Amino acid sequence: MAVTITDIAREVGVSFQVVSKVLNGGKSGSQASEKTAQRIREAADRMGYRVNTAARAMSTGKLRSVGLVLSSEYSFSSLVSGHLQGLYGALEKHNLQLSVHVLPDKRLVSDDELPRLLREHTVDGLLINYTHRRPPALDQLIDKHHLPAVQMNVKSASDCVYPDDLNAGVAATRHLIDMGHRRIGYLSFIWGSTKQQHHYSVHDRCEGYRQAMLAAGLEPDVFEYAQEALGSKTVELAREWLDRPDRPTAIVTYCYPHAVSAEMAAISLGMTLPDDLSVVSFDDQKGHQAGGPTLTVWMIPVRETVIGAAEMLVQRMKQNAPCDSIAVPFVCEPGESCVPPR
Amino acid sequence: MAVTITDIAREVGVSFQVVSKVLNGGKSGSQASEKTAQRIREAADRMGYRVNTAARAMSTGKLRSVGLVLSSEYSFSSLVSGHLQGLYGALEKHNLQLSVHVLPDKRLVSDDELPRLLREHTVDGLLINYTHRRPPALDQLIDKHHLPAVQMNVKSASDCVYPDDLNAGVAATRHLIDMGHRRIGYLSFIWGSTKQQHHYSVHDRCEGYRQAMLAAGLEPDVFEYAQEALGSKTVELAREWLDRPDRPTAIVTYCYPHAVSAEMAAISLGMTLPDDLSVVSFDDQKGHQAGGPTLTVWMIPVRETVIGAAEMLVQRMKQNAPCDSIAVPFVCEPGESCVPPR
DNA sequence: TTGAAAGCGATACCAT
DNA sequence: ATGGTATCGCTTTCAA
Repeated sequence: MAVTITDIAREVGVSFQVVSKVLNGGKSGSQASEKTAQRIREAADRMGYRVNTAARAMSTGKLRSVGLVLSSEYSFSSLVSGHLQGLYGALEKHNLQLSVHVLPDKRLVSDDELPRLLREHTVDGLLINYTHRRPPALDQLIDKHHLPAVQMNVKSASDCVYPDDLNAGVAATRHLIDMGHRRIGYLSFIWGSTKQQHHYSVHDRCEGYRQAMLAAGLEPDVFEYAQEALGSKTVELAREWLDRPDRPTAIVTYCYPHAVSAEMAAISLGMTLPDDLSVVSFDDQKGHQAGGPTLTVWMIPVRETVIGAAEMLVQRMKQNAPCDSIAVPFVCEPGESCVPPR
Repeated sequence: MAVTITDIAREVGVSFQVVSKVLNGGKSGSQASEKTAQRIREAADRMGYRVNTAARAMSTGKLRSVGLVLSSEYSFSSLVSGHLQGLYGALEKHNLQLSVHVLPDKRLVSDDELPRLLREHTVDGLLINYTHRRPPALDQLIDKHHLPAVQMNVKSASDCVYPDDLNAGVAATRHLIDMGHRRIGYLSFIWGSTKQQHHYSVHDRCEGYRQAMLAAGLEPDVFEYAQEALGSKTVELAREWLDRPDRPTAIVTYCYPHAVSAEMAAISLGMTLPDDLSVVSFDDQKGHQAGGPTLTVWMIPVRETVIGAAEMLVQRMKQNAPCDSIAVPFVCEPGESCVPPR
């Protein structure tokens, strides 16, 4: 049914090899006489020829396709899927297709009904977006078949691209210091108890805060509350933390909801925002408000991370050696939640 | 490098054909002795065999892959990408891969640098998400190559799956009628001027409203304001519409932002919500508020539309005949913005 | 510049 | 139950 190079060859009256070279032989030197090439291109166009990627893949050994592996549970996945356009564009430059695979954790246990991605050879490389409970079958696949893979939003020494939460923590804190604040707190509510299973950002944002404080000769004032279920107790907890004479004049919070809790606590203590309490945080959106002033946030560079991962994967697919990981910088999105201390 | 059925055949001491049947020949009747099959499966597992999809595709003529075509400009695309998981699941049942293609309009003009999707034969079918300015090259592709394709969120007679805006309009209006309202208005601000280029929902929601009103023997009261740039004049316009003695006691609005405008206008007229004005609308999110009560909305069935399109495409790929289009029903998400008239 | 031939890894038909 | 042979569409190498 579909038009093949043989069809075109017959039509034009040359061998199919010549057609192949003219239409798909990307090499610079034109391999056929310009006249022949013209006729071949014309015929191909008229007959509606499209390369059969399967056949080409068999010859070349390259599928020219990479898989995007999303977790069905972790929320960064939805962030990534919001940036398909950027990802598609980055891959398209290298003539790579993008196939999406949303792997539910449970499916990977029973060896019987593995998803096709693991069962068949369908991609040349993998962009992985699993931070928690990464399916072991994935690792096996990568090891066993030497499948090039790059992880997004995971912090290891090699083959990772991740938001630079450490320096974002430093920058956010320094911003407050530069404004003149001295008593600066760090607020974070953490789901779950074991430190181990947390996303690296939980540690890094706080660590960045610590480093900035110590570098400025200031004393860190960290309120990290970990509990299985926090519910709506966060405001109450924040209130207890803030209810003292030497309370901070400014705080860094792990994320936007924590900033909201702190602001509500502050208001309930009779404080005025932002005069009595400056607040900064980290988020993937700007313009957040919580009844108080627009929040100053450092933006999680999701798009840059995703595209950076795509580019690293392209490189990984050329050279067979691991790539050094890349930390992608945050950018500050100023709001009105920060003012110098009184 | 990769393990092939020939490798396994050599290892086990049988011909590669037997291996092919045992590993990939899905037919029910076991084609080989159970003992041989066991040894083959064991070897395949141990050696890490994965089918080469390119080779299989060449033999079978089927890529087992469908393309999701997203517009880089129209916003329904981002809704769709939020439902990749559902789409992936629906396709996986039929052993189909999902490749994503975000086509920017301008790229499709120059014939030279066509995206791979159009230049090469890489998918068995297409899920199309273009409501405006659908690239002509796409249609040519579909016609010329008889590529099965289903459109999402477009209302034509065949091969479409779309949210049932007409009946949603009816349902929303009837909801107000059933509550006892008699003077019910319809509010819609429309970007752009020409009726032609609007999404079908602009017409259908209003038409549904009309039908419900007429069926109940009530007089439609439609305020449709079309203008190139509306800016923040919407509140003012809504206010003018509502500022009269016989104003509606309830309104249906085209979308959430229009409901907000109406509510703000109502408040500025000294009205109380929802007592003086019940409001219903349509949205893809629930729980929306606009300073007033939580909005009662009919939810755009994005997920169901996307999955329905996937299933229609599967069918389309079997039989070569067009499928009757499917209108997917909205579901009501009750808020507190509707009360019986005073 | 052109073409003949081999090979990629699977499927399928048809003997044995 | 097993295996021989042909075939899919293309790339690649090598010879003419």
